Amino acid sequence: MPASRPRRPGRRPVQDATDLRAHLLDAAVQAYANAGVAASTNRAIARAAGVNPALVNYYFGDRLPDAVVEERLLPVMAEVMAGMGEPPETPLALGSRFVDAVCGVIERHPWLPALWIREVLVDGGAFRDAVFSRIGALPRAVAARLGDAQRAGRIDAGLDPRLVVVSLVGLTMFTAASAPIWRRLFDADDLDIDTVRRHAHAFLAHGLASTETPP
Amino acid sequence: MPASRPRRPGRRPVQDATDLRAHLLDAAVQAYANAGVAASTNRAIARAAGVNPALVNYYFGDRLPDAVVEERLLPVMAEVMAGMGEPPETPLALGSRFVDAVCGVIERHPWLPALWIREVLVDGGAFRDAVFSRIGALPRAVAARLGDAQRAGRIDAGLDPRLVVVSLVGLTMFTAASAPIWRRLFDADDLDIDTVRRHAHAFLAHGLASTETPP
Amino acid sequence: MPASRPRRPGRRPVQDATDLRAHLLDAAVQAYANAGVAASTNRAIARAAGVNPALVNYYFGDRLPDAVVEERLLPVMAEVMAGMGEPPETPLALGSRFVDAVCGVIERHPWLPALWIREVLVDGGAFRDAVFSRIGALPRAVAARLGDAQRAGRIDAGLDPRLVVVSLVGLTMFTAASAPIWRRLFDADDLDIDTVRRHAHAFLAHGLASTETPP
Amino acid sequence: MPASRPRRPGRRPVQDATDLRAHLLDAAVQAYANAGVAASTNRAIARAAGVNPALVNYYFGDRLPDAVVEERLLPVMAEVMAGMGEPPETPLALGSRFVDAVCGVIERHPWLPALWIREVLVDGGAFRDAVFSRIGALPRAVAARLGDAQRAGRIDAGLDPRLVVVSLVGLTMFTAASAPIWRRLFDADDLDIDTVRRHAHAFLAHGLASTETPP
DNA sequence: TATGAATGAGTCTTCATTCAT
DNA sequence: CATGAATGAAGACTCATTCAT
Repeated sequence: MPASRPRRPGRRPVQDATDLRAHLLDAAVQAYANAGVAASTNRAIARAAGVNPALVNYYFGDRLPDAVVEERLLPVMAEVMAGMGEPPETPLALGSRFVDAVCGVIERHPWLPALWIREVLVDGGAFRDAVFSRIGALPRAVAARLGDAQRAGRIDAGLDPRLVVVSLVGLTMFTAASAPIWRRLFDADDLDIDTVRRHAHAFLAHGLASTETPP
Repeated sequence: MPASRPRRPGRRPVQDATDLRAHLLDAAVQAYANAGVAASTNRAIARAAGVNPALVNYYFGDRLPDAVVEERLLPVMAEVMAGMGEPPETPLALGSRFVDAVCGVIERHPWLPALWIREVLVDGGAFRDAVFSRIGALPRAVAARLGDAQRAGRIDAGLDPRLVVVSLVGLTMFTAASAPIWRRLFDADDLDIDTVRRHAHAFLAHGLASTETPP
Repeated sequence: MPASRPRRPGRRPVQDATDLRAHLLDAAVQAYANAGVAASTNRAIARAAGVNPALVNYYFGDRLPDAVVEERLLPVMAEVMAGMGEPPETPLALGSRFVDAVCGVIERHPWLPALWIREVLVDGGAFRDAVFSRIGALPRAVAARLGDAQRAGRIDAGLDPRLVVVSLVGLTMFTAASAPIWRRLFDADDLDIDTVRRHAHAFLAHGLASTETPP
Repeated sequence: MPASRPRRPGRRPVQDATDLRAHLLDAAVQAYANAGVAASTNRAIARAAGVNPALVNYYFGDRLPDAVVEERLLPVMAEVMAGMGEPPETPLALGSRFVDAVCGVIERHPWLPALWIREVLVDGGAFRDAVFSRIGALPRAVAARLGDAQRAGRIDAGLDPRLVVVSLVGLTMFTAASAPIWRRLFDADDLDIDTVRRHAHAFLAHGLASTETPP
């Protein structure tokens, strides 16, 4: 259905045309991390990026979430994989390595934990399906290795090797994702990623086991 | 009356007028847990409950999330508090008690973990502010007690007493909330709440420490 | 995605609630006949009907064209069928009966011709598929009967029985649909449906054959 | 440059800059004939032509329909005029000549009938006003001549000379424009322009008059 | 000449909300 | 108490159009 008559839109020069796409993705990632995918309208993202809402459509159509997954989330998870390097032998070393890899990535990409927990791990997350098939390898490998260790009697029989992986994610991603509310609850500004890492290492090493030397 | 539009799918008879409010809250809780608060419209909740959208407005206006917090979430968290009973002495026993209390509640209210993680703990959750001021006591008490234990040298110095609380939530709530995706990833139907509890106990007891007896 | 805050829409009482659906269909039929389906926005139809654009969606969703076909177009075509009654024997009488039936319906439903020509008969029309399967019987029956007559040597061998049907539609529907421009072209206010009927009868009877009596 | 959006399907090389305008007009004519003017966006036309949407604007602005009328429709109608030659004397010969002229043009420009019927003749057509003042001569002349013949008693008194013109258009343009649906309805691939012409001649000669020789 | 980038406007759709019943 | 009717607001999407290149 044809429209009316003369308008004059044209172009408001934005800093650098080549960066605009990345700029929009940044805004989207930020919005998704702050409020969740479902609560983030293209409009709000455009406003945050300082552009016209139609531009978001122009660049991404209805594929903005997919683009965020492909171009932001997965590359960052690849960093985690890379950070694992040659996986160490002992379960504790393996877990510690995982903690270091994840915490390092979180430090570089502070938006990651909230996005990962809400949109990937928790049931109903928007990125579930898109991500699922792409990063099964790492957790499966870690779980398998831990299973071997357990069968060899090297970790407690009560542990579930698969849930060890989950616990590792809990000690890092989940802790980082929920850090703001704990900071507020404990009135503690010092709950940064280094604290998280340190705590995770200690937790992996002993759990809550008593450190008192038995008589 | 619009005849050609899709009618709603045959109203489920709601037993009793007094139950209607509870029925709506049930539907809301379910929807919030499944898809998140932001993605759950009152309309969809009404449809799921088999009632007119106007009715949701009539009962709750725009305060449905608040009502869910007050009448569903907080009572359930009170169960957790009750489940803690008289807190035990040793850190390990304290943690284990927490695990049991939370897992028991999860068993009775399977919608809890997803809701709690997404809408309370993760940054940007819809229930954050409403819940924050009502729930501080327990974690603060546990953290304080663990702090004492640490100062007494009874748990590892590398642990952060506050993050121990977070880790406990991670071992229970977060694990349960993300269980579906792990079930899918590990192709494991057996990852139920009992597995979670058992694993958590073992993890608290030893972490990933080696169980090999030194020669 | 939730909205802002307090509005106050409610209801502007429209003449009679039961009539509203019919009122909207009337407006839609009129708009479709005037400007074509593709050029008729729900907005424009709502404006013409004096209601909110959202109401059109409330009643019809994206099925407004279908509703117009089912509830306006097809019933009217049923009138044509009824008007055919027991089909007469001779081709000329059959054609004349068709002309009368169609002209009678056009007289009662002046919007019909434009709609029928543009949206049903001309290639690319919006109602093509919806209508096609529903009214094949009449033209096929008429064509068959004319074919019989032709094989019996009762109409000219040069005629195409199928195109006779088309010609009948041309003499009635098409003529009525294009009447406005001919009225303007010939500056003739008298080109009404009666003129069309009379002319069609005469044309069927003799074509453009000379009426001069051969010596 | 938006990479994740669907790119247009590989630009067809346009032989020569001077041809581009004609190429665009071709695409426009085709789209207008296929779907109607109102349903044909400049964007879709550009896509079909394999060029950038801005180019259509560059060449035609919002005057593309006007250009189609001026540069395609009117020249083709001029061919019809030319095809009429020196108009014959008798009404039947005049009508037959018109049929031949129009059918010849249709054969060379298959897009013509749909466009002419929908956008010129049927009420609300997009080309109405643009064409109206440019095409009056021929029909008026034919009608006048037929009026003379009628006053001289050489055609049936029941005919309307003006509507004879309309009937001629109906026997040719309208029949051709609606041919696809009749082909489908009668499952007849043989309904081509020659069939139309032959039928029209026969219809002009006798109408549906009986060919049986009275005893 | 021709294009990609960018925008304002318009359409459709859905939603929360209100009113009369 | 509960519902259907009706609306304004907002979101997604598409379009015509303009500007710089």
